Amino acid sequence: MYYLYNYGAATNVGISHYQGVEKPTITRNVNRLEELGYLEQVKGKDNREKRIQLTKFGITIYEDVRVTIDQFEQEILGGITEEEQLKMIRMMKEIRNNIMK
Amino acid sequence: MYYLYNYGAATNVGISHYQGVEKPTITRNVNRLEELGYLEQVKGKDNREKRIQLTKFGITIYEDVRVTIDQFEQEILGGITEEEQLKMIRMMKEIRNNIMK
DNA sequence: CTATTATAGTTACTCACACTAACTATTACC
DNA sequence: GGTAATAGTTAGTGTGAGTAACTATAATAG
Repeated sequence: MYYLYNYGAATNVGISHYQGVEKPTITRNVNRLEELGYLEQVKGKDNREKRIQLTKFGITIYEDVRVTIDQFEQEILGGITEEEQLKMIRMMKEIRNNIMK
Repeated sequence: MYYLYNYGAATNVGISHYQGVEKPTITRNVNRLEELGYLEQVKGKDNREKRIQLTKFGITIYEDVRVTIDQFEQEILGGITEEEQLKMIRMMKEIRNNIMK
């Protein structure tokens, strides 16, 4: 939902690349979120692919939950300066890069 | 195995507290490591409890794997100074404390 | 233009990890 | 000495994700 909210509609494959998981995982999760009314699937111009997007309801839910998550993040980051957070993010990216090669 | 290596023999409950998981999880994992010959169980003085410890073989395996893990850690931490690592550990501890309360 | 190959997505099956509830056996305590 | 607590196990369940095999559609080589 984060991805769809920030980058717009996407295909199953697109999401699975973004998430770094296999396609069946996305199929399952999308189905669940669709049943909850958060997502909808529309045909792409290529008849094989389906474009997945947030519904109005899904957008509302996402924005709601986003607030809660942001608050939580603020709480658990108490006592850690903005500068330190940025440094930590940079280190983690570096570690990820190191793992990738 | 890390725990047993560094702190000596322990009970199921002791390990589960250390790991922060439930007892059945430890039972399963200990059984698996025992089948592999890495652990052995001996009676404690309390007849309810079993003290779990590394076998000679288990110690060898642990030390072997330890080397590999240490090397791996060195690699993925390339480009990150000792000082930064310590800072990151401190931040993570702080985040954990924040989560706990 | 057709036959082969590639792509998007789904289905079925499986694995790993850990949890809860319920149980046995032993020990502690009032 | 009987109830409560503790150590460990067993059985059943849930979550998350992977692989293999499949359908359907599109792309491309001959």
